[in-house]
Amino acid sequence: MNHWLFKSEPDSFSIDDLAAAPKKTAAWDGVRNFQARNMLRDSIKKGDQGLFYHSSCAVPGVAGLFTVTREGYPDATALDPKHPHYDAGATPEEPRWYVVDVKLLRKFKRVVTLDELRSHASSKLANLEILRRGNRLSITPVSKRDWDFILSLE
DNA sequence: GCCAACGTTGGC
DNA sequence: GCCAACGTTGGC
Repeated sequence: MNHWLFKSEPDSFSIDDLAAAPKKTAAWDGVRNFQARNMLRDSIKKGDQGLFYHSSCAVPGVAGLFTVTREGYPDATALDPKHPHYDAGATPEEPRWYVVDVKLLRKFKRVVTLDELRSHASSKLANLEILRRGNRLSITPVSKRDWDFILSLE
């Protein structure tokens, strides 16, 4: 089983939105970056677990955990001309963009903030991608060691 | 709202 | 294939 970190702006989709979804499960749609797309399509497997990270908000940080319940399949929002994430370059034959389904495992009792993560950037979390300067990738792998450490911070 | 960082696009 | 222009991300 592998571990990941998924970023979302809580104004668009927060951990509470996932908690309120049917079966606490939702498709992680709207990813429009090829590197992240490749991970959704090829690398992320059923049973993998992820950190749900809130970005571009008052308190950026990890808000909880999810598990992957369905592996990569085409992102329907890219094929819907009325959808804000529509991409004219995507077709049913060549869908271009992919999603996985995620199910909420647990919302943290409190957000483990970016500040806290960063305070360990030169020691325990030296390899955590999200702490790398200028990192903008919305989906990144997390090592088991970093995963365990971040959970211990809650 | 600002701005650094970085991905994508398009002209050549 | 290069690279400048442009758009987006995301923290502050």
